[in-house]
Amino acid sequence: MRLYAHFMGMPADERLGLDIKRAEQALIAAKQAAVRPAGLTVPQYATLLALAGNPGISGAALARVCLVTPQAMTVVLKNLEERGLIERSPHPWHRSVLETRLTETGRAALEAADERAVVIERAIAAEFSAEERKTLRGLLARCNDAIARAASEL
Amino acid sequence: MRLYAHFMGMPADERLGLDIKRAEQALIAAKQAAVRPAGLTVPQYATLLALAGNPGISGAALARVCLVTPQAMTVVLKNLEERGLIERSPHPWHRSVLETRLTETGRAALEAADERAVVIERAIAAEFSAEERKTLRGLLARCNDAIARAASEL
DNA sequence: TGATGGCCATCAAGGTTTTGATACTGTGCC
DNA sequence: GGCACAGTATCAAAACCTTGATGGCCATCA
Repeated sequence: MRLYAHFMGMPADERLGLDIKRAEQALIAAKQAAVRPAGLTVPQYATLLALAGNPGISGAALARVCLVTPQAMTVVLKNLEERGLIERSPHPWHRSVLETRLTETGRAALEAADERAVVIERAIAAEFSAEERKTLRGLLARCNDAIARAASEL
Repeated sequence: MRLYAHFMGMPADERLGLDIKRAEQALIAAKQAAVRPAGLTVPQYATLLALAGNPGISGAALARVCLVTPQAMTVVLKNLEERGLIERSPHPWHRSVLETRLTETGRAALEAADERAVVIERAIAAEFSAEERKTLRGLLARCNDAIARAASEL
């Protein structure tokens, strides 16, 4: 079956975006399967991972690190807090910011999840030589730049 | 600010998944900005594009083409139908399947959206030489394979 | 001191996605 | 004919994400 039509502006098999999307789709599906046994979703795992490296960070800053909106992060944090994986307390000086930290339970969940998630990352890394990894990262970075340029001139 | 900790199993700057995720994030953000003026979301745009190439396809088949679950596609189709961009009618033989087709309005919306979305794809294509495009697709495909292998052995 | 701007948190509404479960229909096999 | 199987559609619950809008807090500057 033909996936996409050619009547539109560009033939489907020349759209590199599809290749990137496919790779990311496979990646997120694999990670989901990896972190699920630890009782976490992918966004929750990403949040805990970022939190482990930045204790006491604010929700908005955490959102920037995880590349989501502050509102989206709020929901994730609320779920994590209800389950006791994180704890939030008002910042001593700036009362408007809530400091967020991992609990022991949260760190344990993160470690269980990361142990399995890292298998995926190792598999990707093992597929390529050091030279190829460098090439892939370089190409993806240029891709990023091109997209950003195009979007800003839209 | 350090994005991710190293206490976990693998340093963050060796995780190629992050590069892929970043590229896809930039891509989807750019496409969102592109199709928004046409009154479409990215999933809606993807659905209409697939529909243009496969008139009369069933909802479940459409879901497979767009790499989403049938349930997710149902919601998208319901929104599109309520706005008159598509129409669904029972299949003459198989009464359980609903044939879906673009309406004239839908085709117009798709063309308006694609005109802008294709700018992004062209920008990506223009960033690379033919050789580089081939390399990038090859690396992403191998990445895909590695992920699939790792996920199946999880 | 008072005003402006920036950062933070939050409410609200709409859209997308996932998992799980149910039901109907047509096909192929016994 | 009867039965299991595959494909399709759909309901329900939970989670995530987005845009838009609001209110509180702090620092800077006039």
